[in-house]
Amino acid sequence: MREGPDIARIASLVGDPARANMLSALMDGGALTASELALEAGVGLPTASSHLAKLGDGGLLSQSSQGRHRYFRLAGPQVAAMLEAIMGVAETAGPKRARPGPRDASMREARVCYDHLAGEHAVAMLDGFFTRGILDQGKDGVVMGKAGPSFFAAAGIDLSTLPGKRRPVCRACLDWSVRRSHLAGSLGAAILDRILEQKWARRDAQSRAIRFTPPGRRAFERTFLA
Amino acid sequence: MREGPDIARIASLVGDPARANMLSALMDGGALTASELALEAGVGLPTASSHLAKLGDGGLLSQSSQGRHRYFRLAGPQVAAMLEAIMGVAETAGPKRARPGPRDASMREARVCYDHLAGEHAVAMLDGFFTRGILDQGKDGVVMGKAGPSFFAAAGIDLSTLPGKRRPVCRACLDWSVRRSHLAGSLGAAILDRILEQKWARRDAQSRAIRFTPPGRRAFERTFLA
DNA sequence: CGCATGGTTTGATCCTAGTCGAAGCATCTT
DNA sequence: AAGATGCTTCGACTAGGATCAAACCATGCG
Repeated sequence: MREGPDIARIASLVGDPARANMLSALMDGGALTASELALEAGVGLPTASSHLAKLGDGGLLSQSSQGRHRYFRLAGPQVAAMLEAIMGVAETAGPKRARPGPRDASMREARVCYDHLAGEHAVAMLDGFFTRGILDQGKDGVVMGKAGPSFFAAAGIDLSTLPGKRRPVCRACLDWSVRRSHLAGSLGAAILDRILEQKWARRDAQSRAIRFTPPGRRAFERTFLA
Repeated sequence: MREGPDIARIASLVGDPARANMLSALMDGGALTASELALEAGVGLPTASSHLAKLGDGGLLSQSSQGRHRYFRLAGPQVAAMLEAIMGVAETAGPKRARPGPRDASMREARVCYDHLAGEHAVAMLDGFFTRGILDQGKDGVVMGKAGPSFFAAAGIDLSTLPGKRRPVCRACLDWSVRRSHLAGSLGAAILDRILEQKWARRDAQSRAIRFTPPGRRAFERTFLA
């Protein structure tokens, strides 16, 4: 008999297919209503409501009521990181899975992870930041490097607005498709915002995939990849 | 209805208390027999056998038969990393938990994570490695730095024996208690080996905690922490 | 107001999955 | 061989939990 964190309790929350679908649907960091999540999970409204209550009690979801709508979102970046970690082993440890099709390929290339960019592009970007001294691996994880401030200013990102919230500015997040780190934290979120704001890419409505336009991809590479 | 990795399948494997206990017991990277795991999980032998079969099919455990014993261990470092991630949210998202007692305090300070050192000491060590140029954050994650070879030679670790296996030499692993990275990979494993071999510390028999002897702690700090 | 819409609660149903006793294999010991 | 030990399989029992229909609140709109 062991002690330690009650891992079974929260794993069993994720272990139900309906709840897992809901959580996956929220992995893009957005907020959805109970009925949307019911649809997403392929389950009736009462069932969904019950599931959502459990996820709320379990601390995986936060809820906010607006009028007669009730919005649910992931409780925080840690929850998203955990889900990515589970996806990682599901991908490799899972039984013979159909090889990732074209849709999955675009997910591998670029997708939203909670509120920041993930996938091959994001991993390459973080690598470049390190080698160019834009970010550094410091005492408290990832930290701003010497070349950082001027770089981000040139890229149109205002660093002064980032601190102040409770979340760290820089954070590393393990990528389940590439299995290397990409940049999370408020800086990661700001970069994704910038990409979308410039209309270099748009979010797929159905999945978490990010689709770059051809000129957008070039602009992204010119700006963020050396 | 979503696609993507079958997250519910593997989360539900972890979601059963008996299986969660077994997995926790294996988090130290060691191998245990079916009966030991049954005891650890507080469950009968037939039940344990059934659980172990499921964990094996699910790809979370690897098994090896030696004589009439059957040994089980975690399938790989990714599985351990996932479990640590789940522990992380269980720790924060969990409901009012009893504040960590003395035993948990020693776990936070130093413990085994699969096959390498985790906890505050390990996080401080990796930080020091980065600032002293012993390791660097390179294109492919953590990589040997300029000062590395001479440093590890002085510390009694033979780098030439490390590569060759399928696992990376250096890897970052997110620490659930401190929520910052520590060093995994074969180099991380070699450092832990060295610490135990020098008898600077011993492993707690019951938990994953690592207990330094007073002179051992000084030697560790002198050797690995600046 | 009255009605529609979004969400929760209740109650009943059903089924999966965890549990163990007993019997069955396999392997080691004597 | 005969016995002991470690583990798995089989069979039966049970409990927990997922599900939905129907009734019940709450909010917004005309």
